[in-house]
Amino acid sequence: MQNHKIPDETVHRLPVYLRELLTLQEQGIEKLSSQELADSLGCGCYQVRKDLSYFGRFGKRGVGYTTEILIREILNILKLNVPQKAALIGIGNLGLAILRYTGFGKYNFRITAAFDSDGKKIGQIIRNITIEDIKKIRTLKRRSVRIAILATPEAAAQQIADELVEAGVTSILNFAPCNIKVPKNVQVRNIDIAMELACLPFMASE
Amino acid sequence: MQNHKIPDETVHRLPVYLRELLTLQEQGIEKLSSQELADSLGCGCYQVRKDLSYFGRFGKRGVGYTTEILIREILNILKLNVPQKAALIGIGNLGLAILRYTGFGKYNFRITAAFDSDGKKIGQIIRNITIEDIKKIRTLKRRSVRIAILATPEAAAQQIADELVEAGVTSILNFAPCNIKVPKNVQVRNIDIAMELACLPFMASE
DNA sequence: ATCTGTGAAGCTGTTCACAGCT
DNA sequence: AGCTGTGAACAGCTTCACAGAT
Repeated sequence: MQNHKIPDETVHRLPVYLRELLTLQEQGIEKLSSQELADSLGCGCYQVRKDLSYFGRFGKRGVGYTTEILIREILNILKLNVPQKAALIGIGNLGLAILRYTGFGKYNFRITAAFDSDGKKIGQIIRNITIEDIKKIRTLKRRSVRIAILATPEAAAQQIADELVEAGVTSILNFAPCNIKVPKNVQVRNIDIAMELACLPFMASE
Repeated sequence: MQNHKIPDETVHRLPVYLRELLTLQEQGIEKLSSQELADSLGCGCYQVRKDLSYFGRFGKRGVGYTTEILIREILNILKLNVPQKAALIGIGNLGLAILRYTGFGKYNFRITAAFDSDGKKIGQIIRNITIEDIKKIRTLKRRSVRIAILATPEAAAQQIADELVEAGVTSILNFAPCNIKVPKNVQVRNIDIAMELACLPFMASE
């Protein structure tokens, strides 16, 4: 029930539990067992209990979990109990889609800064966010933005990543279709749609 | 060097190797060692060799790998040596970004069908693809499309997923912010940007 | 009786060390 | 000498079985 040596997989499943719990809560479910949550997710109830057990005891033996409490606890664990600010870099097709997406609020995330290098885009306001010149990335430090979503073309990605690190960013969600190199105290999560697609034909054939 | 019992992680790394190899090839690199590829990717050379060893012997001892051969072999393994067709469902912000993206061709992927339920979008042509009525999903069977990219809102996702399975789709890349249930012979890969973001604050704090 | 929390067993994936080619 | 390919050791994650709480 305590710190360090928490599987990475566990951390990645917590948001999925959270998403499902929020949905179940909307449906009026106030209490549930690990079995019920697991069924709803299509995973094992052992998995759910083990994952939660790394962080504390949130259920009652013989009874189960209270939806609301579990949601609050997972928000706490993930540090989503406090509002999280994120910067978005690269307002192309994908960047624009992300900027317009309204589903982050549930998780206490807000995109508070958006950057592009294209003069025609700079100054435009989208969802209350003014697109800024990419040269202003360094201002993220004093605006205490520690999370960045990188949605630039490949050619710009590494340089921007360096600038983000320089500006004090500690986590990068990288949508650029390439590897980026960062100091090892900086978290990077890569999402390249082509990479995901490329696995499918093999996987479908066992 | 042969079949079955190939780690899932290995399959997911192959496209990443491929992407890097294509980049290195563009830079004029015709031969490389597992060490060089690993350095370029920021992973271990053991990993690269072990992953490849599940599928065959593609290098020469004492020498290394030929970029071109390795690219071709990985394309073969992933079945990307033949053109792969994908359908896109949901032409919202994200769907539109995916439809406009031109980076899939490198991996022999082409989006050959796009669907939406919005009458204003149906009939529009984007990148040579005519957006069709979502009611026509069943035609995917005779058009032999086995891969679908699901980019609908949450509310529609499960029903569309059912229709896709019904239409013979065997792999779904799911961008809808929810779980979808499918028969277990159907592959699903979930990408929810909010889920990825939600891990970051915790991970940044170790 | 029921359901959680958890040590231990079992399994899967990674790292290593080195044999085998070139 | 240099680099691949791979069995074996190791590490990490998942599943299990059950003790403990209600």
